[in-house]
Amino acid sequence: MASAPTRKQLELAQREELLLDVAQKLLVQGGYVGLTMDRVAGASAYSKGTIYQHFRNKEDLIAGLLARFGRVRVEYFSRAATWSGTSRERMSAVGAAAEVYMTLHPEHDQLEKILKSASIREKASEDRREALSSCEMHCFGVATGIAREAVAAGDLQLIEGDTIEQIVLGLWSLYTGAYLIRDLGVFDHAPPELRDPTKPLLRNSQRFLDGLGWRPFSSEHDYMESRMRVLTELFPSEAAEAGLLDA
Amino acid sequence: MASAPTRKQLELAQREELLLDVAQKLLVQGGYVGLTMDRVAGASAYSKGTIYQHFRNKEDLIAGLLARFGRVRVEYFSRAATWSGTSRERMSAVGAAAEVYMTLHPEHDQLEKILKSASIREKASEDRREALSSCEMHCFGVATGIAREAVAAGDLQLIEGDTIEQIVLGLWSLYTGAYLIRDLGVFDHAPPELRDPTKPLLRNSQRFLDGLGWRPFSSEHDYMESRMRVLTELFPSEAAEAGLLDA
DNA sequence: GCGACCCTTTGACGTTCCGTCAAAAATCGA
DNA sequence: TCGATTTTTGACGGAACGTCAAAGGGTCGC
Repeated sequence: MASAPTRKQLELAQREELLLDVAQKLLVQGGYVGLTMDRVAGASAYSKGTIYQHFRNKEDLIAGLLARFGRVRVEYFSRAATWSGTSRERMSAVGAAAEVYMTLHPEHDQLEKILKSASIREKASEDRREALSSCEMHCFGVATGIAREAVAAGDLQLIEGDTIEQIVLGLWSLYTGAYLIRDLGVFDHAPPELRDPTKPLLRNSQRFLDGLGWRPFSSEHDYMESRMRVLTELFPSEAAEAGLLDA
Repeated sequence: MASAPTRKQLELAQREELLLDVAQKLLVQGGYVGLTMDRVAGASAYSKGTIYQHFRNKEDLIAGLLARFGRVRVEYFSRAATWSGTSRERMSAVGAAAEVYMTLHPEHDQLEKILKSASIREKASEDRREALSSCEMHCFGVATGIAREAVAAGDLQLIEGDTIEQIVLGLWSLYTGAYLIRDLGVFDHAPPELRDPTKPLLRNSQRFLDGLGWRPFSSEHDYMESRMRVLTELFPSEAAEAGLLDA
């Protein structure tokens, strides 16, 4: 079954990509409101009925979009994991990957929120939920792997009661929260330091790692410089496109 | 104008509260999908037209709900600010307030995400956007005030390049992110340590404050115990209702 | 007590969008 | 070439948002 993908199946997969392309464009243009099944049908060469053969419903379509984004993120994180250096530098590389990803694909967060608010997880197909979850866990796994290495290498001594997962969850929260605030525009009318909550993200995550006692401390190593090297060497085109190399 | 609220105006305000009550109940029962204008009309004693005299559209109604929740949070944060102790204990009190609030009113985050995904900020009325923003800024102000005190008292020495706002933003992200993850149910099928990302929240925020060099360090003071005292003394009924006193 | 005027409330209606399904078209096999 | 099977289509039902002309209720002068 899985061994020989028929020409038929290839065509189907190709069409699904095309439909996702159209949906993504509509989403970028008009947000959630601008993304309607009729419009996807109109903007593609297919009719609504055909679209419903690929996606069980609108939520499933959105889950499909999100899954595709998720695969991109997995690729970024995997690339970051190849970075060599101290464990803390490697973790910072993952942070840089997250930064690139979130800057380049702000739709990810947008979609994730839509997914939740429209209680999509219940309506999307099982396969797609699985795919979503798997991407998420893979990315999380990259980070926990590095943290585990750090403990093994003695760079990081867990304080009584702390766990690897808890620590990674902290970093995850830090990043997720910052980008959530950015997307919600909570502080859009606030003083300029607050306007972009992602700017202090690197500094804050370094403070957090310092607090955990993860060596070498930020006073002993210039992680800002590490970040730049990761961006230019691992994500040259992506970082440039995201405008992360200027500042 | 603002001096003498007419009987008429009082009635209107009262009715608006009632409509919000109905809307909130519908939201809790059936999520965003379950909240429709027709249903609000049906479940209240008023017709749709009347509801549209209070709320410009559905987004405005949701913004109204969120604003009401926001006022509750302001009250919690203000109460937390009355706590006396070291600056870091006072900040932890705010953290406890956030914890109580988020546990007791998970709808807040849900609504905030809906607000964004449905691009509500553009459709809601100016007044209500103002109200929302003002609540948010007030809460943020409480936290920055305490951080400023800490610097003034010498408990916290800002590392070159760090700012008060950046630090508070870090804490804010940490909390927001954790509750976002909880609400999205990202790790629902993951190992149990990840299931509830809010459990390690206190530990993680303490590590972050340690990293900033905010004294007294978590190795010098039991902030877990501080938290319990804040919960039992400042938020006795709320914390009990939220089930935060058991664990 | 009564009628004229104004403000509020109502729910039917137009529109939009989701998801379905019978009919039409295309593909395949003999 | 022709009939069977699969795929595609878009018209349709249902549900929700937001509007608006008409009904309702209250106030004030006479």
